[in-house]
Amino acid sequence: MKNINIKDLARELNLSVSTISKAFHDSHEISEDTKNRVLETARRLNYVPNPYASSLRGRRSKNIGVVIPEVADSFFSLAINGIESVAKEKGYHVLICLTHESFENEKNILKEFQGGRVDGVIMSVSTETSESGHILDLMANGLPLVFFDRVCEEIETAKITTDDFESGYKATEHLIQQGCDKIGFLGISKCLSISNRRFEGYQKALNDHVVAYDTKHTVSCTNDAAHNAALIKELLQRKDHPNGIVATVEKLTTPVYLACAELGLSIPGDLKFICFSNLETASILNPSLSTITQPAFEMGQMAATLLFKSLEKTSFSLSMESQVIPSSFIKRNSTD
Amino acid sequence: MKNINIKDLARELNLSVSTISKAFHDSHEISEDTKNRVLETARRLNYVPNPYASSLRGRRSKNIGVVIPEVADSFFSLAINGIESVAKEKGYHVLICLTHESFENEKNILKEFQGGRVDGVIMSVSTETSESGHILDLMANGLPLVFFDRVCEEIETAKITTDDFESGYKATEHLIQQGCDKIGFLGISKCLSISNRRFEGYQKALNDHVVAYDTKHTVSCTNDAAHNAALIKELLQRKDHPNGIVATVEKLTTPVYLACAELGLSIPGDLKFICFSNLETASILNPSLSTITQPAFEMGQMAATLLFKSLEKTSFSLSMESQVIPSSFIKRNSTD
DNA sequence: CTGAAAGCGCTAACAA
DNA sequence: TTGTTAGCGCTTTCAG
Repeated sequence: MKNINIKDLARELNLSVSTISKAFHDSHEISEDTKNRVLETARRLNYVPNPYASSLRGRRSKNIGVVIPEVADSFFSLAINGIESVAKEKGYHVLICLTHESFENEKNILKEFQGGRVDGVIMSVSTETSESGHILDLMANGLPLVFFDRVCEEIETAKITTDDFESGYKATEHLIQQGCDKIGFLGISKCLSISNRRFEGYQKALNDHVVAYDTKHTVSCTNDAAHNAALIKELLQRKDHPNGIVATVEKLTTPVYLACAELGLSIPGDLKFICFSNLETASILNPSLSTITQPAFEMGQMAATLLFKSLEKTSFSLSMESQVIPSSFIKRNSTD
Repeated sequence: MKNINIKDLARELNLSVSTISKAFHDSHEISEDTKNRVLETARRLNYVPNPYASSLRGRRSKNIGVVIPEVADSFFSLAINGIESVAKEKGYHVLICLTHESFENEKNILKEFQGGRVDGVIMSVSTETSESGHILDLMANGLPLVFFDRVCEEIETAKITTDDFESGYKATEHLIQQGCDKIGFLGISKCLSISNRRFEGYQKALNDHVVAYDTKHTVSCTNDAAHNAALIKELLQRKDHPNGIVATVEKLTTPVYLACAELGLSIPGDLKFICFSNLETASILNPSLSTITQPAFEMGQMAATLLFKSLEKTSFSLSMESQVIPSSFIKRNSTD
């Protein structure tokens, strides 16, 4: 019932606690024989060291914090898997904290982290995040931080992103090549780097190909699904609705498909649609969905790898390590 | 840079550490005036209490562990949101640990938890989990545990499940009513309660409606996606392949659709398909997918609520609190 | 090779 | 109302 601690173990073995501790850390100061006895008895008594006591003493929590907007999202859940795969190898735990796209939540989480709960942070900012004081505070406290996907551009640290501008460009160009001349853009939040870069790529493509840009075809979506659905429906209901759409995030897929169904618009007949997405079901949608797909797992891995490098040697400067990884464009039937 | 601690704060304010501590916990022993001064200075100096020191001293980590097979799954990610929503309210953190369906991982995670990292555990067992010694060890250590969805039936504690038998029955009966007479079943792991209950429902429905049961139409899927795809393809390639399929988990959807596409089978023409699934995209698949959908968010909420009840008063007996919540059957085009 | 003891940051019983 | 102090379980000098 009561948790057995290092002292109990020491008493049981007639050894001192320091010997136990060293044996557990495989110190060279301890004889093989004693090590074995310790390990054996530990197993028998079911002794597990208290991680908080170690943290307190050693000033390392062996935890990294992962701050993301949402977990019910293919991109983020795959990224978590990537992060976790390297954390596990390093003997670290991953504390996943969800902002649910709220700046308030994000601030509170980072604040809490400054108490020493984690040794480093990997994060993707919320849609509401337009200033970065809370992040600077965290870093000023000595906590290394790596951004992935949704970064704060003005902060000097490692950023793992994809080629958002190019992908936005490519997606738009593809629609143009497929014959669209009224192309809409579904963004999320004007503060968000990824949304803005993708938008710039979109605009550049329109410009390069001399396709008209219509402000009314740009929709800024929010965190409110019902609201987004209404906005999308409204856009597609207009007399001169777009005949092509680029959407910046996975969660906009279903509302677009449903709005089309409701309004009797056919994809790709009346509307060609391409979405930034890691949905596994993209290929079996009706119609199958053309996507820009990010290497989510790998991004998580890279972010974690960098974070651990900086954890391992403080001389390592994260600010020199940003990486831009290409996304892949996958043509399917929604843009035929 | 250096983290400021309670002692620094005390020195700054010319107060004792205990006064600070009490002020922070809004103790009635401290004057309003002092409280304000403390809080004010804490904010100014950016003081955040070290949670590990509190844990160590107070023997409560204020963390709960969530052990699940996978996070890249709609059901589990929604459940996490449910759990998190109540944990947050209680001032607790959620430590999400992934087994990736490995028994070995599951054992290691639970073992680690016994060091005091968490105050309680919410879990859904892996497909490989056929014995429960590791779970009993955990509970013997005084840690309350609540199962959700994938339970160990032999363990006496709260279990939040859905009506798996009835859902399996209903899904199968629906296929029969739609004219299927050769119905296949895609399970996962023979050790898993949910898979087995759903299978029993399936068998009972076949029996009640005098439809033949063919062992060769039951496939036991694994954690290896490529292998599953091969098994499914093989099943559908047979001369007397099933004309209806019940699948027990979300991740089997894509392989079934792709196998049909590859083999030139039409859904629902040649094969009617229904799946246990929380996929948001179910309604926009080609064809839209009939599902048994579990109340994932609510299940997470309930599991967490029960866990906190037992954390709040030890007299509370989890073993009396199991709940079976109905899933919903949603008819769509894949079983027309 | 092993042990004694200080102390990580905090809480809470007890004193003042 | 505020202060003193003894630990929580562990690591880590430093001594033996």
